[in-house]
Amino acid sequence: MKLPDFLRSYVPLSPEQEKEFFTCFKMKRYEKGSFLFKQGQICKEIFFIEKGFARNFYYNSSGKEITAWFFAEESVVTAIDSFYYKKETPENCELLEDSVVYVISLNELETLVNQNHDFARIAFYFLLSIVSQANEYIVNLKLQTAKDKYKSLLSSNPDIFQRASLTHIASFLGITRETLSRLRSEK
Amino acid sequence: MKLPDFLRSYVPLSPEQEKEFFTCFKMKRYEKGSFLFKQGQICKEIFFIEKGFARNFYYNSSGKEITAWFFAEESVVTAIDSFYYKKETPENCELLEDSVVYVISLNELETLVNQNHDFARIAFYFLLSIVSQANEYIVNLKLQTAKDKYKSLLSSNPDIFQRASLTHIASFLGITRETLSRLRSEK
DNA sequence: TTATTCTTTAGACTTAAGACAAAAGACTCG
DNA sequence: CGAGTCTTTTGTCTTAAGTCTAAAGAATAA
Repeated sequence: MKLPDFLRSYVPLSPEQEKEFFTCFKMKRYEKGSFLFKQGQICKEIFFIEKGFARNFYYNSSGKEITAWFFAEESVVTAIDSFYYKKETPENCELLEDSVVYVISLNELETLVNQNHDFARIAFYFLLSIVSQANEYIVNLKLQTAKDKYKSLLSSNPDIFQRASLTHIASFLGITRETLSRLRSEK
Repeated sequence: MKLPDFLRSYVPLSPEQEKEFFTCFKMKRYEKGSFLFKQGQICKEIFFIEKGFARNFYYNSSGKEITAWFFAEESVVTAIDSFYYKKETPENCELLEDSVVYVISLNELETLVNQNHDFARIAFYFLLSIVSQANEYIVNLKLQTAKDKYKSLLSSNPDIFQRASLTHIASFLGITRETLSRLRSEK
């Protein structure tokens, strides 16, 4: 039942509103190795991870997997471009653990935003936090050396190192797995 | 009068609403070389560029200026972190041309979002577009070589090369000005 | 117009991190 | 359990892009 807490963290809600919003989502269980969406699809849903761990990845021009982002508990996942531009997404979302996920269709979400002011406020504040995060990630990508990147991820998200493979982590950091392996061994 | 068009591009508005929103903004003129905000301030305003050109930059650990983003006509500028976390911004926003800017305080903007559903909807769709842009920028930073980055900027935003110095463009692309200069000369 | 300052280009050298190859560990499943 | 498949580590070699320096061009101001 983390979803109501998540919504309330952005905007205070009455118990009725909370229930109203909560019932718009469907609970689903996914097995490790399954996908929330795959490249080529027009992503029509948005996912809230109640329990589990996921990663978004896409393929670069030489066919190598690049991890775009990791999602742990209390994260929201979707293919934002696919939603915004109504185009096929290049991203895949793979569950790295058995997971419990709350799902709402993007149509329903849009309807909620357009018809319910409080939900629109939640969406606004949530997107602000996403923009903040993206901003920080960009600064790190641009300024940090491979070693800096490794160290900051280790201190800000140590759990990722328990839950994802080094290959995935390396491409998330924008470095090769060999480089990551060397950084880890050099203390 | 580009601001009303900008707002209407996200959500259709009645003429009254349009006027209501428009009157919340104050028009200001800035000279080339002046700043919309500087590092260390808690940014309290959000800016819409009607006419002109700006860049956001910050200093890296060795004191070098890093351009974070350029803003041309019909762009919205603010220090998002400063607003979201109520903390001092590390960013500077410098006007590279004489500019006409519409300003609203972040408090007023937040009030509008919280009290007016249509404005909240505009803010939601606007932030979605920003997240999409950030996403694309991240993919480019991670995958592209210096040459690729130069070429894609040249084809997607040729105007930037007319309006900003190569030094600023280089740090925006995350490369040195020497590298950019070499890329330009090699055909 | 001529200083003065800032921007861009060019040359030589260095280096961080990528590519490629292969061995060593760890998992998975029939 | 052992064969096969991933994942991680290690070694060597390469390269894209950075650093440092200086000269050439532009822009700005006196």
